[in-house]
Amino acid sequence: MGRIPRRRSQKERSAETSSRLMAATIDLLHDRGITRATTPDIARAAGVSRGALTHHFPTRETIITASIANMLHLVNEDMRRFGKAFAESGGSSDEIVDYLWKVMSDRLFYVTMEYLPEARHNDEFKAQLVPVVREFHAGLDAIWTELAARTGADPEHTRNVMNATMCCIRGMIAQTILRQDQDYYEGLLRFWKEQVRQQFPGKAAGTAKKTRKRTAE
Amino acid sequence: MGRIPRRRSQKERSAETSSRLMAATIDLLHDRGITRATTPDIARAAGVSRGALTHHFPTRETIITASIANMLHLVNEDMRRFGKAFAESGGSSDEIVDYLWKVMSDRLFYVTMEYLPEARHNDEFKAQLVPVVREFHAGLDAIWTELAARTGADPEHTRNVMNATMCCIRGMIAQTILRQDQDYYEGLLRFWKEQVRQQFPGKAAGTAKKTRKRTAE
DNA sequence: ACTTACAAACAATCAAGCCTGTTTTTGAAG
DNA sequence: CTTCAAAAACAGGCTTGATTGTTTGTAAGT
Repeated sequence: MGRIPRRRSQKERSAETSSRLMAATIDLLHDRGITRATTPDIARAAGVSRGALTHHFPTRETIITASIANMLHLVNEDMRRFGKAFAESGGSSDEIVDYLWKVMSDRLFYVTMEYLPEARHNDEFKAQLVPVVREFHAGLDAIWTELAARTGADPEHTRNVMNATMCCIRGMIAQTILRQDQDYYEGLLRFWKEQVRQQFPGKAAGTAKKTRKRTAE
Repeated sequence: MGRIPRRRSQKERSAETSSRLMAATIDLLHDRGITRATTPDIARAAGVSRGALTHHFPTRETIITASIANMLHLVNEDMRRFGKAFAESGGSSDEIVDYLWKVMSDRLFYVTMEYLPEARHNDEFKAQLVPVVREFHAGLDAIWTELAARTGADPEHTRNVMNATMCCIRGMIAQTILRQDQDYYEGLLRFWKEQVRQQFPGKAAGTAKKTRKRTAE
């Protein structure tokens, strides 16, 4: 029989609805793009009414910025976990590149490309995102710094290498939209790993006999 | 008194109007973004009526794709010219990086970021752009190949270095939208030039005593 | 009872495509 | 060289459709 769903507190209801709305927003941002992610669509995707949406997020911009902030927080946590695990297990730098590629190309940067143009033309929207992104980048920097400390590499040099890696991956992902060329990306990524490996002369070279792929798929 | 403007042929009128419309389209794509670049705005910016626009370009997509194709052709020509001049004068690889950064960050990649997301969600739009972009990339590849031939470097290696450079620049420009941090970009660019220089061991190292900044600003 | 969460209808806005006129150019006949 | 009808270039209004923010009404929790 239909069990009567336990009486939930307001906080629980509110938090769950918000979460579902934000998740649906990111899904739509990724799947249909920011212009097609309309408030009726978001509400429908989240399985709630548009009224519920407007109750939690008064304007469309509000829910989008909240969703982005939420997404970046989650990604940052995941990255921190990876960084910690990596430092402890002490793998090859290839694994870092593979991990970053995976995380970035699995929605993150596609979603980013949806809102960046809007941020460029909408000052209010931009103002809300700048601190969020700043925190994200600060989180990254902390991970790179810790990585440098663990591997004994120069911190600034490590930051440069990792930031360049991130930028390179961003540029590649941008290209994937209009350039379907698996060989191109694989070749470039292989080349890049080689470069990164040479930047961590001390330890990485030894551990990496090949590329023990575990994270990549 | 008002001189009667010389009687122009249909071809002249048509070509000029089209050009103005396409130029206005790119301007608006850059200045206000693809969603805000409405057909009334484009017509107004070009100084023609909306009727004229619909006469030359039946749909909004048509004028946008045409404008992008036109822009990429112009950029490709400019790059070819630079490549030729560079090969003849034989400068440092730093100059290549500076040039690419300048070209890409002077509207080109910002405009690109406007239409990439749309292409990701609009198959028809994408289908029209794929060949255009393919040609653009082919043009780039030709330039890299010629560069390798002139400097005596390995062609594939050169392509990898230059493609990585392009991707890195793309990623950096994407960041510029939400991360205002001149030092960060300058530092990263300096680091990158260093890397590139090391990839052209034969000639570049000599010419570049320091970094003769001329193009960057 | 009172506040919070949710539902759904409403009004104003605005862009895209279509369609109907008007002007300019063409080219061919007289 | 002039005339004139057809075609191309251009101007601007109209309709439809979709979206956002607002508002009013209802149910669930405190």
